[in-house]
Amino acid sequence: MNTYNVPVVDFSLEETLECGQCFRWRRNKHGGYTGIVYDRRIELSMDGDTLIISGCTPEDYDSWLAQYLGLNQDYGSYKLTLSADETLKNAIGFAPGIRVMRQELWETLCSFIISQNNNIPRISGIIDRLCEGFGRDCGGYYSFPSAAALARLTAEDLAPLRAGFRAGYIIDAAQKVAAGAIDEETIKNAPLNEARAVLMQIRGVGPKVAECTLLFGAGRYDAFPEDVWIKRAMAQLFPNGLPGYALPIAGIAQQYIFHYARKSGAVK
DNA sequence: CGCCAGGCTTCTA
DNA sequence: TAGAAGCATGGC
Repeated sequence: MNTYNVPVVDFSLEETLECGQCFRWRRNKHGGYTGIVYDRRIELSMDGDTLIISGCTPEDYDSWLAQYLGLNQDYGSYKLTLSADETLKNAIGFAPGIRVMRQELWETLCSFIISQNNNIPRISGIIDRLCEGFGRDCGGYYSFPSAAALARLTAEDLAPLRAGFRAGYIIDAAQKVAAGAIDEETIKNAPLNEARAVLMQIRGVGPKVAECTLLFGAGRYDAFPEDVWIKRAMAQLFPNGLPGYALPIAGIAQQYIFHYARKSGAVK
């Protein structure tokens, strides 16, 4: 398989792909990662500050993979802004290679519906079974099934996923998305509360799933998912909320805080 | 066995 | 309109 190199900064594969924002990347024995993006199987590894890519062309990197990995964004600038606050600076220093990804909207929505009241290994397992059972065979691996494909099914059809009560939520989401009831333009560009309200028409989508979808699947850096970890971290580290200058990129701050809260031991 | 997991819906007062 | 129970499944 052909590979090519891209110089990168402010980027770590492990910190980006294993910080809970995506569920279809697996570490291989050499420290690289394999994942499915759209209908492609991509392999990534790092050598110093060089990202080594196979599975798509340099043109593909420019047109979609860089955006997918968040590598089209200027994190030097984001970090400089956020580091004006000492606590944020510490959180960034703990995992300076995190980038907020930009995944497909439908996949992100569906994945975070599955994530509710669940743990990451089981979320990944359910998504694997969803893709293998209902996605398109791309030659030994499977794409994420389209909303239209799932909209034709019932919750009982999804029983092999063992997704529990979430199966009905997946079907409701698929039917609404396939019917065009979830307006992408509003999600991407309307004020945050309007964008959130569109997604929350779906059964099983509350504030947390909506914000994750906006942040990881729609490039809405102003979205700020609040799960149990973030609530705990905010109460302890930012009792008065984030500083105002951080709010337009609150979602980026959120990823640093989330990772810091879970992994550093500084947040009880 | 009981508790918990990147919550949400439904029921209750 | 707030607060708690119930929800499927699986790991510990």
